[in-house]
Amino acid sequence: MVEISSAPAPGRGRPRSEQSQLAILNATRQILEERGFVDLTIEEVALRASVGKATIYRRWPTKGTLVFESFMFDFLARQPIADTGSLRGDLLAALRGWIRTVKGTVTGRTLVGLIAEVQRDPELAEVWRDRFVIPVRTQHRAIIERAIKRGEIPSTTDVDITLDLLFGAAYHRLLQSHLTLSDRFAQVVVDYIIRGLAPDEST
Amino acid sequence: MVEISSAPAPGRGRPRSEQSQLAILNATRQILEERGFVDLTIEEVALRASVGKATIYRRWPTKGTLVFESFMFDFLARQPIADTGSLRGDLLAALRGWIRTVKGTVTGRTLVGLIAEVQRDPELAEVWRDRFVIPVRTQHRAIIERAIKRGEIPSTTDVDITLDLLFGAAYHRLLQSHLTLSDRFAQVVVDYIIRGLAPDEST
Amino acid sequence: MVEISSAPAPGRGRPRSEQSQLAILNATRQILEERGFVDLTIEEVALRASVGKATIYRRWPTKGTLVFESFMFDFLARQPIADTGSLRGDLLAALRGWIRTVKGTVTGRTLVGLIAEVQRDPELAEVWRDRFVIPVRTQHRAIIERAIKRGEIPSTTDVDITLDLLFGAAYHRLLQSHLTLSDRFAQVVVDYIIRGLAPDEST
Amino acid sequence: MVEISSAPAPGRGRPRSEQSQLAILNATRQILEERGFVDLTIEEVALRASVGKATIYRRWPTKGTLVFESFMFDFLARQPIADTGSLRGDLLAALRGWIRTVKGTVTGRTLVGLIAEVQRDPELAEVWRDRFVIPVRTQHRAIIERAIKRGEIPSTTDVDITLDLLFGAAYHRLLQSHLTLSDRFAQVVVDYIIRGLAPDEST
DNA sequence: GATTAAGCGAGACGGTACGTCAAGTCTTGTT
DNA sequence: AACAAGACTTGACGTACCGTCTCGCTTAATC
Repeated sequence: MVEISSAPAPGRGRPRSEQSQLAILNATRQILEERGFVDLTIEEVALRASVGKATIYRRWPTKGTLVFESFMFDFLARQPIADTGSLRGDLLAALRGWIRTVKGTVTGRTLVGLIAEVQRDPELAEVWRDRFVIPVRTQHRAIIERAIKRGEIPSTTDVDITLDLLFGAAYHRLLQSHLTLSDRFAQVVVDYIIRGLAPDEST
Repeated sequence: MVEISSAPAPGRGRPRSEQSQLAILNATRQILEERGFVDLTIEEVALRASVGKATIYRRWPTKGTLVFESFMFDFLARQPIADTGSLRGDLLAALRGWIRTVKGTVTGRTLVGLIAEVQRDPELAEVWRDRFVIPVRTQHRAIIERAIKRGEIPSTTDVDITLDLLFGAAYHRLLQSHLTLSDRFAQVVVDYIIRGLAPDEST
Repeated sequence: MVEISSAPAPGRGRPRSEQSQLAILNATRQILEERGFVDLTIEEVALRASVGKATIYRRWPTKGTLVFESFMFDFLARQPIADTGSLRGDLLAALRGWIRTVKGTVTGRTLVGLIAEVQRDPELAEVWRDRFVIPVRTQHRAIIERAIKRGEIPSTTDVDITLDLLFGAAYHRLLQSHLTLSDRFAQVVVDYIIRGLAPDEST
Repeated sequence: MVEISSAPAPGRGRPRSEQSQLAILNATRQILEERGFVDLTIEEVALRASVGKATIYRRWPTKGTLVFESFMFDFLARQPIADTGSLRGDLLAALRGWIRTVKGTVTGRTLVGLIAEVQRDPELAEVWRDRFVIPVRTQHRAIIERAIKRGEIPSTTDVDITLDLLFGAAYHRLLQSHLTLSDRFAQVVVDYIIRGLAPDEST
């Protein structure tokens, strides 16, 4: 569980109710499912969770951070780290896993909503980078680095751009929805990357 | 100029004031510059343009469509179509042109705001696809198709995925802002694509 | 028909359309029936009458004057002047006629609406006094004066106060609707007035 | 003070601010004085009282009910109950008191505005009857009933019609403003009533 | 027969206020 | 202290009509 809630008081006074915490997150998940990110209001979360609005604000400064926490749990649970032994296998597994998590799911719709929100709220953007982009990227980076270690690809490979190509294309289709995230898409993209990776293979 | 304003009646009644139209778009551009998409309100546009709110709503159903129209003018004006003779040259010109248009500019910030808005407003999403994504993509598609005609790349090339890789990576950096849109980025990406494009180079 | 419409031009130019005039008054009457004075808007009258708003404003400066004209026709048509030969008979006829015109009728509801409007619009108030209050009062005054001529009541009778008592009580019940305008009410009021009128009967 | 504000919750939640309540009523009174009922807007009351519009709407559903509460305080404060010992004295005191309260005063203009509003808003009409018409009438009814007890007038007297005559005439002049509410008017009206009351004087 | 002037239906115009909604904060009494 | 409840101020929303103003088009009376 990714913790965003601002640090609770040290010891004095009544401790924060874990029951409220759960009620809030459950209500959030429920509303996300029924209405989506845009139409979720703190007011309704409070109502459904039978919780005062202040109790929510005490933990999460904005709707974005609240939803982010709810999202992270679901997202991470669905992103198994595969080690297939080959770069192609690992990349394909990663991309396919991402597509499975995202395509036609509440998690996917929430991801889209969060990315939109991140553009509107600089504070959320920071959380987003620190707790989502960087950690997930670190995982994916490991795939490439393993391939370098295995000698599959040159050590001069630009890891960042490789990942931007792989997931950039995927996020592009998710956000512009001009074309679907088919499995063929995943395969062709990965093949493209693999080929593009080896500039001096024949040399 | 891309026209979104809901179609006015053919000849009957008082015609829509072109002066108001311009005043509204100018006010919009001004506020976008000063405050950005998120903090732009229809109310202020109306105030600055010395126009009734209804006059705005009569033409554009939402803030999104209004900003879109203002954005399109600026964006298209900055996207010159280059024909350098080589695929590499054309792709690089296109990507560099996009980066120049977008990096550190009001147009870029507005683009980000619009992409966010598109995720929240399904009606805007439609306009967005029909008037932005598809037209721009058609232009870029021409680059690839020229290369095919020239015999530079195989005719079996998947044009869509090629473009998704190229611009997907770029939009990814724009929206996640985890890394900058440097010129080196443009070069490496294009090289990647070029290499990836030619599966049967040796054949 | 009471004419309020501001005087039309003498001869030059296209004459005002009598058809439009009628269409407007009909639409007005219809809406008064369906929705009542408060919810009648010039906009809807124009729409229903298939007439430009300006065509209405050219004739009647306000909603009040328009409705007033429509009202007057109906009201006057239902106020027959009775001459029964006795003061009691005449007063009773007048009061009963008024109650019949007003109780549970569109005309009555419109009268109420107009009296309300008169309190809000000083210009309408003037029209109201000149074209409704004074003419109607003149008619009623004649009843009293006939009785004086017949020697039924002293010539020192305060006609105004007599009428204010008679109709004041009636309007009071109409506007406060605390009690109904029954026929018994009419009889008792008239009897009261008749008795009150003769201070020096025995002298 | 007549309370109209929709009933607040018993003890839970933050209690309604008495300070806001007073600020709203003061602003209302001020605007009534400066501009009158018609030109009073909730928007301006909110502005002057430094209060959100919602805070007003939470207490009073309409402009009518708000003004009503402000009016009642002033009106009741100026309606002293006199007991002069004679019916004539009591009626004259009541009528003169009413005229004094109403003639040329803000309270009078507000009363007129409210009566007009009552004709336009059925919900206000209910409040009006329950909190103004009936209570005031009950007071006046007491005058007549005292006279009956004293044996001054027969016990068969129709109290309602008596009051409708007395105040009906007065409201009539107030609303039609065809004639002034002079003191002579008050005297003649009362005399009329007194005479009319005693049908069997000679018996 | 051409010109002129006003009226016509339609509907856009700049305004104003509406009543609502949700934001994030604050104030109760209670735990 | 944190809690549920709910009031607080703020600010924008999108709507509805107001009364005025163009449009292009009749429809007479005047030249």
